Amino acid sequence: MSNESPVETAPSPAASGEPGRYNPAEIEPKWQAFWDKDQTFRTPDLLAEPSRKKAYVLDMFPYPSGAGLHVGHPEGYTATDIHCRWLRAMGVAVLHPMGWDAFGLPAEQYAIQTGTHPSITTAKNIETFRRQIKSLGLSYDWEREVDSTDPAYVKWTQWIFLQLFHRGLAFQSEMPVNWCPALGTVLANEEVKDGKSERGGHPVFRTPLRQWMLKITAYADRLLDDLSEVDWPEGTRVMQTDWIGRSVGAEVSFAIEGTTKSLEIFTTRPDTLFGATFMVVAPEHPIVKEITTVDRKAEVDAYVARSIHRSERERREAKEKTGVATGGFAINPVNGAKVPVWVADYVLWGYGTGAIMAVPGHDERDFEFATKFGIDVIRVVGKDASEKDAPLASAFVEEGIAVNSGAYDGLTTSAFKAKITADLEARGQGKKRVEYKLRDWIFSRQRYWGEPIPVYFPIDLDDPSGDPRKGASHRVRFDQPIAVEESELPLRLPELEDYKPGEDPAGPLARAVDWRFFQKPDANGTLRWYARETNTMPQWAGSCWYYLRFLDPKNPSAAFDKKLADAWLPVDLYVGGAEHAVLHLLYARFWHKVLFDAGYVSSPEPFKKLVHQGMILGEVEHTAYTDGAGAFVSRDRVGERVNDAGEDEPFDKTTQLVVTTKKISVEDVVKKGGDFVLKAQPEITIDARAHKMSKSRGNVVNPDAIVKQFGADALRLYEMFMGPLEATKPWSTDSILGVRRFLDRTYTVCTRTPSEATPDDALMRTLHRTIRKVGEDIATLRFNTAISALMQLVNEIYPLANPPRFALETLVLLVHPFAPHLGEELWDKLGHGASTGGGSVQRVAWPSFDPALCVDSELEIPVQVNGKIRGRVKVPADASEAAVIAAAMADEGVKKHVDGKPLVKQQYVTGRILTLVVKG
RNA sequence: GGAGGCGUGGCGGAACAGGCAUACGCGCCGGACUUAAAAUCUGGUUCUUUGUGGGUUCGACUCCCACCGCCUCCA
Repeated sequence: MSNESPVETAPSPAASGEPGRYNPAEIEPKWQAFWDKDQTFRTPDLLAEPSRKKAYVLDMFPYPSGAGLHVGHPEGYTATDIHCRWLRAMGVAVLHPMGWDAFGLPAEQYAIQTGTHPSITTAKNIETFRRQIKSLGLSYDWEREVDSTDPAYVKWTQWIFLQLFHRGLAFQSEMPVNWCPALGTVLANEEVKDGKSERGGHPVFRTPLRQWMLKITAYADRLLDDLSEVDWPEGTRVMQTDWIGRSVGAEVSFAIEGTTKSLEIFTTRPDTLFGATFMVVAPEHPIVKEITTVDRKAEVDAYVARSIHRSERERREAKEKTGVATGGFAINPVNGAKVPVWVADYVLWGYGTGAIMAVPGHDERDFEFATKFGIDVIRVVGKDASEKDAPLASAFVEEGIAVNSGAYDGLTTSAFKAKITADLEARGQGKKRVEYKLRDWIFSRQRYWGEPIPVYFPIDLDDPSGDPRKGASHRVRFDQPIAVEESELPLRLPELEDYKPGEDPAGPLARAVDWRFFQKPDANGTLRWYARETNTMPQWAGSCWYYLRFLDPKNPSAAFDKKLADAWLPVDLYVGGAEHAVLHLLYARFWHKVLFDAGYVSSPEPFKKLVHQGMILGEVEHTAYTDGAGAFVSRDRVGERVNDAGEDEPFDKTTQLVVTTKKISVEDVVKKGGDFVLKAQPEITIDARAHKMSKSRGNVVNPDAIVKQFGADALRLYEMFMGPLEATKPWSTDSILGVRRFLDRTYTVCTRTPSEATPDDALMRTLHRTIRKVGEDIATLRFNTAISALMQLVNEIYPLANPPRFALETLVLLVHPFAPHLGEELWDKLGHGASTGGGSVQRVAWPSFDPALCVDSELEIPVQVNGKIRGRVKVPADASEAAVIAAAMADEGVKKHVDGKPLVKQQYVTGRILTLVVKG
């Protein structure tokens, strides 16, 4: 750990360790042990109480990395924990489980480096995570813990895969992927730069490789439509909508000049057909070979070869459009115009038909291309008919009125689209088509540490008596996949010496020949050789259905019992990071819908309410910039650019020279206007902001250290008090002292000798209001304001030498979801807990409030005259408007501004404010 | 470039079906306790103002328009 860590230097609360004072180090382990023994958080049997209200509250299960928990984990986990403890106190049956998403690359890479089997690394990391999570006092039902790498879990992941396979939703396809032979692996688009691997700079090829695919596109419409059923953040719904990218358009057929062939294109703007001045096909399009004229062949071949090295992402992002003419021509079906066919890699083979009609007048990319290559631009849409011949300085992409479009002139864009689509269809030259940006899901990985795909293939042996394990020449019949029998699941991973992906794109499992090849009698009883699939599943697989296994985690004969699924689903509250807004949540929804169609679940959507916890940044840092000579450079003169090494680098915008950053201590900084400046040199502005926690920056806060120094309850409370759950918030170790102080004060006041008297009216009102406020805030996940209300309550009770017992007990009941160890300890000390034969405070009903006791009998109403507060009057809570006005008129301050002037308007907002408007 | 979100004291943040701006906490300043300090207790502190400029309204942090700045995601 960095020696700059604030955790090391912050003063420790001296009260810790003194007898009779709040000492989390002592009480926290005690109550954690109690909960384990007491089974306090065991999930109730909902099937035995079918009418009981239920809540399935789920955290995204973590990947147990070697680095251990970071402070972002407890944020979401504490939020759901508080919510669950409150629900249980309200009598709701709660399911709140935790588990491990444990397949993944780091364990495999560690295995490659050290030879340690990933299962060993994984088990060790899970151990650490479990210990850390338990130290936070989170109320999980640990009986339901699942581990996605456990063969008992993998069995059912594979089983679900087979459900997809049997329904035709899992299939093999030759997909172009980024294959890097030097690294022996397929790379994601993000890992490829300029045709080279980002790590190592090895050449990468766009190669068609046999891949398992899942037909998520078959569910595109339902995945889109059902988004309206869920209570999710708007941003996440928009992201999924955009990801699915449904667009309605037309498929149009262009005849190829001089042949009987035609070129099919997809367009969302069939209304611009008259403006098509050229066609573009993707380099992969088979028609390229047929259409290219002899004189163009060399250039086209070279272009196509070059394109293969570029990733799809690069092709889409390319600033400069490239392309070559094939020499061939197509015929525009609406006007018979002869248009040249080009090949260019900004058209993607995977989307639509891999060919477009280019309308430079009304599409930006086409405009750019046409401008570069000197192709005609024709206007066919205008704001109105008068723009018929208005020149186009750039593409006009908006909707409008058709011009230069023959009989269609004057139609609006939408009317034109409908009419021409119908007309084309009638003439057999086109049809309506719905296209999605969503692609089928590439489901295979050439990796070791994943679920084996439970499929095998027959083998054709050149010598029927040969043994493929010994290298006998053979062909695997990938076209005849056979599902592994359900009774043979789980299909386990073989033991390997070497986990490295090899030059063979089949992946490391291909080297386990004794595992891969096996014999089995066919229908006639003759032994035949088979080969197992050697690709594994991606990391998403296990997380696609873990919320279902939690329902019935130990079931040996089914993934889960349908009765349990019907009772508990959907998940009522799902909390996790926004980084999973698209992929995980889309994949899980897809599998859920497949299981719905297969009759295993009855809810169409898995997650009803979704919340993303915000990111926790490091402590705010003050940074100044210095030039080569060490002189300060003002912040506003500094820009950021990317250097040759591809890193961001700050530079002086006036001199263009690189500047370096320098950390400044808070004491040397002062605020001036809207900026922070150096105290010694106020003309130098500096940066004051919080950065993402990262090892390299050295600003990572370790939850273990916080628990050790302040206690788990203080960490929990602090993370909830920082601000709204969804907001990005900077860490501040200083501020933990504030919540720790609150816990100390709560402990102190609750361990005084209570009085048995009824609280006075004012305290009673505060108590009832706090019960209402805290309950409402926990229900809506606004924990920061709930804690604030609890602080106010403690501040009010604190001066009392002998606080009323009712006040103390109410306080403890309200505090316990936030600070559960302290809650149990104080409940015990108040004479109700385990040590006196009572039970957990969790089993005590949530206090109720009387709305009548929440209101003041007398209110102080501010009086506003012409927009300014001129006085305050005390009136009974139920005073009428007339009574309040009468009281206001008697007020000196108000009278001064109203006397002698005609009252134009009055408005009494009950209990809030009285507004008077006078003339003159 | 596109989508979503956010700008409130020295700092984190409250308040928004339009109605007392700055609750609660941190920090800072003072007092009590102490030989002293820490801890604790206790009082005070945010100064005309809700990024800027317009609009709607009796009334705008809250609604509308434009601009500036920041963040996240996608490209």
